[in-house]
Amino acid sequence: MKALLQQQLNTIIAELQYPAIDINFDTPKMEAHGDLTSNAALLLAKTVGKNPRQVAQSIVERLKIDDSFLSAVEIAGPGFINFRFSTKYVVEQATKILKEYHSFGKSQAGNGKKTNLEWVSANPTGLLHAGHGRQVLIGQVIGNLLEWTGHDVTREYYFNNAGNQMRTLAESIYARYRQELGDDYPLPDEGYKGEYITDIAKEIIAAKGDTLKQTDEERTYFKRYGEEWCFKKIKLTLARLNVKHDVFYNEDSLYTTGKITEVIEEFKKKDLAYDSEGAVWFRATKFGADKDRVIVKSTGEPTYRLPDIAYHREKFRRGFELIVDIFGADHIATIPDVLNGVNALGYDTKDVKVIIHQMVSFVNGDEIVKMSKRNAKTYTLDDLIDEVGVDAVAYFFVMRSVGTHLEFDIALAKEQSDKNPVYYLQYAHARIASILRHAATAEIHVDDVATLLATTDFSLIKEKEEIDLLKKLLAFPEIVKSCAFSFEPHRLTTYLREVAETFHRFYHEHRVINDDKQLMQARLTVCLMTKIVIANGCKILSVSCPEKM
RNA sequence: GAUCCCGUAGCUCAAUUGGAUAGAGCAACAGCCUUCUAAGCUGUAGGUUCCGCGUUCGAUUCGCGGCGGGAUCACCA
Repeated sequence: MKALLQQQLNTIIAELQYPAIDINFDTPKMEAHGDLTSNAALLLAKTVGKNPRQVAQSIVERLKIDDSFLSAVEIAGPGFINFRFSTKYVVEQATKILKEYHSFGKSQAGNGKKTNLEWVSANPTGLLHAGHGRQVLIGQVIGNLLEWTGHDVTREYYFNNAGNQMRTLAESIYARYRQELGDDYPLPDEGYKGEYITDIAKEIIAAKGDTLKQTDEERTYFKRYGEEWCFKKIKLTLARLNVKHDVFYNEDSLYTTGKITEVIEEFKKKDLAYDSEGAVWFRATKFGADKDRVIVKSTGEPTYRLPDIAYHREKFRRGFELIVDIFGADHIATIPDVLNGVNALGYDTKDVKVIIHQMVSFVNGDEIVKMSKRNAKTYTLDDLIDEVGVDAVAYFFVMRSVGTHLEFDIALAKEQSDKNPVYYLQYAHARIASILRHAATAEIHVDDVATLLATTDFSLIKEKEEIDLLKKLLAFPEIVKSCAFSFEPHRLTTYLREVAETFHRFYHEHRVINDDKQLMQARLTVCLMTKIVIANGCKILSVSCPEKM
C-alpha cells in the first residue's frame, strides 16, 4: 500500500513539476487523522513557494483513489494528506496473519547480513548478579529481533580467563580452602567475598581433601576449578532465560595467535603508540581524548583496551558486516578508545553498533534494595528469577528504553495482579485460548487454518473494534523491523500492550461465541490472529504465553 | 573539573526518531459481572515536557547556555 501510494505521489509531483522529494508515510497518532499520513505537501511548500494546503490540494486532485483500498483521502491541519483504509482492504490484509502464522512478522529486511552480537561477556570469576539481567535480556531480545528481520546472527560471549581477576579468584578460593581446613589464612585484600567462593572451596575439599595445601605459585588447580565452576553456573542461569550463545570467544586466543603483538606493531608503525615509563601508550589524544592511554603495562601485560581492539578487528576479519556490542553504562569510557583503535586499523566503525544501557536499581515496594558487590550476600540473577519468575524478569528488563535508568520493582514483578504489565499481556493470550476452546465444542476447529481460510466469510468482520484491532495487528511486522533497526526492544513491549488493550476492548464490546455460526467463525479468526501476534511477540521477548491462567 | 546518559501527570514510564489536540500503567474518584477468563472494560481528574535562547511551516525530539540526578574519568575489566 505504501509503495503504491508512494509511486502515485511521485508521478503526480513530477507532473506538477515540483521537485522530487523522499515521500514517507507515518501512522498518525490520532484516529481522526486516518491510517496513513504524508507530509509531502509541507516539505514541498517552501521550495514551490505556495501554501502547503494548496500544494496538498493540487496533489489530491490528481490522485486516483481506488476505493477497494481507500475509503477517504483528506487534507488536514497545516497540509497533511491523510489516507484512510477501506474495511475490505484491512480484512483482506489480515488474512495473511493466518497464512503466515508463526512467521507473521518475519522479514528479510536484514538481507542475511552477517551479524555478530556480543553481550553478557562476564568473566568467569563469579555469578551473574541481578543487575546483569538487563544486559542479558536486552541482548537476547535484540538477537531475536535481528533474526526476525533476516540477519544472520552469531551470538557471542567474550571472556577472559587470564590476568588479575582470575588470579584473585584463585587466591580467594585458596584462602577459603585453607580456612575451611581450619587454618588461619587471610583472604587477600581485594579478594572475592561472595559465599560462592566458600562453596567452591568446600567442593574442592570434598574432591581432593587437604592434598592441595601446597600448591604451585599460580594456584593452577584453583584457577581452573573456579573458572569452570563459575562458567557452569553462568550458563545455567542464562539457560533459564533461554539465552544461548553460539560462540564463547576466549581473549587468551588473541595472545596465543599473536593478534595482540600484531596490533601493537601496527600502531607503532602508524605512530599511534609509543613507549614511555616502561609501558606502551596509545595516542588517544590524537582522537580527542584528554590523555593518552596505557595499552601495555610496565609488567608486560596489556590493559583491556588492547585485546578489545584486536578482538574487534578479528570480528571484521571473520566476515561480520554488522557488529553489535552491548555494554553497561559503567563501561562507557572505554568505548571511544576501542572504536578509535579499530578505525585506525582501517575498519569502518559505522558497522559497529555499540548499545549502552543505563544501570538498574531494585526496589521492593517502597524499600530500596542494596546490592553492593563488597557485601558477601550478593543478590544474584538466579535469586531474582527464583523470586519473580522467568517471564517477569524477561519482560521487566526490556520494558524501558536502554538509555534510561531502570527501576525494577520486585514486589510489582511478583504480584499476580493487574498491576503487573506482564500479566496484562499474558491474560489477553489466555483469554483468547479460552475462547478458542469454546469454539472447539461448537465444532469450529481453529487449528485447521486452511479450512478456516476457505470457509470463513471475512466480510462479516466490520465492527469498529474489530477493524481497529486488525489494523493494530497488521502493524506488527513494521514494529519488529523498527525495533530491530533502531535497537530499541522496549518498543515491542509498548506495542504488545496496545495489542492486548485493543483486544480487550473488542472482547468487551462484541461476543465471539454466539448462535450465528458464520459470525462466530469470522470473529474467531480475529481472536486467532490476535493470539498469533501476541505469541510471536512474546517469542521475541522470551516471555511465555500461557493457554490458561 | 571533563566526558556520556537522563530530566515528561503525585509515582514508574511512552511518544512512530522533526509532525497535528504530549499518551499509558499504578495511585485517586465514579460506573460495568445470571452470558466467551472482572488478571477485564468505560468515564472523571491530573501538564509551563527542568529553565532560557536559537534553528523552521512545526521542537518532548535538533543546537548552544544554565540547573538537577546518574555513570565514568587506573599501568582494574
